[in-house]
Amino acid sequence: MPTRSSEPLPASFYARPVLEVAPELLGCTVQHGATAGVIVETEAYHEQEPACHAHVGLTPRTRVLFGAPGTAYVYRSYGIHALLNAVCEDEGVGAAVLIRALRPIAGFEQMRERRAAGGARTLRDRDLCSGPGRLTQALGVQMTENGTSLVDGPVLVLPREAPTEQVVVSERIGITKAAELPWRFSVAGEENVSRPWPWRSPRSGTRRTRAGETT
DNA sequence: CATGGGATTGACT
DNA sequence: GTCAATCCCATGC
Repeated sequence: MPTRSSEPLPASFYARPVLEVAPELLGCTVQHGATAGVIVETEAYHEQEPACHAHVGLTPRTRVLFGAPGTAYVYRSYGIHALLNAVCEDEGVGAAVLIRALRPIAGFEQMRERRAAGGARTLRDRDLCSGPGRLTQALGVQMTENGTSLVDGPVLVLPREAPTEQVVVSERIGITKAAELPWRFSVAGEENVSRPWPWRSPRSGTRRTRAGETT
C-alpha cells in the first residue's frame, strides 16, 4: 500500500499543448491501487495529424479524446491490449499522450500475477511494464477506466519527485500515418522501455540508439 | 448489417 | 525475421 507522497497532477497540467505535456510526464508516477510505476516513455497525438484517433472527428469512440484534460482515454488495440492515454489541451480539442512504458516501483507481485495471467512468460522487473499493453495489464487498467479522471482516480498520475531527466526524442512506434513526426519521448539510458522491433538499422549492424536530441 | 484495420504482444522459424 | 490472437468501432453498402 504505497503512501501517496503528493497530490495528483491537476487538470491544468494537461490543459496545455500536447507536445509540452508529453515530455513532462516522464518521471511522473502512474498509480492504480497498490501498483505503481514511473513513466519512462510517452508519445503525443493530436487531432490535426492522421495517426490520432481524433483525426476522424467526434465519434462515440473519440468522445473522450475531445473531453476534459486530465481524463484517461483507454482503448483496445489489436483486439487484445488496453492502451492508456492522458487527454490533453482544452475541452473540444482532440489530443492525448500515450503512456508507453513504466519503471515499476510498487506492487511487483501483483504485477507479476496479472502479467502471468495474461500469458507473459518473462516476468523480470523490466518486462512488467515495458510496453503500452504490458503496463495496463500489470496495473490492471481496463476499458472500464476509459473516461475516468487521472486527477480523482481510480487511476492517478502523481508529479515527479526528481527534477528533469535526460529526455530523448524519436519517431513514434507502430504507426503508418504521420510516422515521421518526432513525437516520442523517453529517458536516456532507461531500460524499461518498449522495443516492438529493433530500432531501424539500414542494412547490417544493430543500432542501439536512435534518437534526435534532448531538451 | 458486413467488413476491415489497427498507437501490440508473445511464440515460433 | 514472420505470424496469429481477438475486440472495438469507422466506414460503406
